[in-house]
Amino acid sequence: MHYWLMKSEPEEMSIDAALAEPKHTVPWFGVRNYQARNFMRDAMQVGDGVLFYHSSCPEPGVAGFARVASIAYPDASQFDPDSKYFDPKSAPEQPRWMLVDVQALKKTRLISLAELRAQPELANMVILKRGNRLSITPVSAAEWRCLQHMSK
DNA sequence: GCCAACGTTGGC
DNA sequence: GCCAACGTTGGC
Repeated sequence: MHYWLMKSEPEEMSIDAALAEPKHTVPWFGVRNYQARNFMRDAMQVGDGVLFYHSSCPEPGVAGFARVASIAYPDASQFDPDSKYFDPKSAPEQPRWMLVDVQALKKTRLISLAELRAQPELANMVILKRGNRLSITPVSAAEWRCLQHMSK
């Protein structure tokens, strides 16, 4: 059992939009960074906890809780020429980009970046590290518990 | 729109 | 394999 923080631009996929989907589940398409892909492909397991993070928006921060709902499988958007995530260098017989399904569980109050930074227990959170841009980052069990408390 | 930080590309 | 140039991310 692992925990993760996954960034999404709410204009593209918000916690509300995910909760509106059948089974509250969405394929986490569009990841085009090898490190983030490797987390999904190699480390994620069904049932892992996910902090649903809204980025590149007026109020960046943790917006809800979710869980990993599938093992990794090929991201279809890499083969779609009309998608902005199209990757002409990826071959169907050897897909370069993988994704997992994410099931939204609960919308929380918005826990802002500033609030995260103000928590001493979260000082080592990967997302708060200087210059971090990874869209998927591991979260420790202690950090996860801290967020659970903060969400109330 | 700015800019720091980091990833990727491609010539050599 | 090096590394400069370029592109992207994402908070502000």
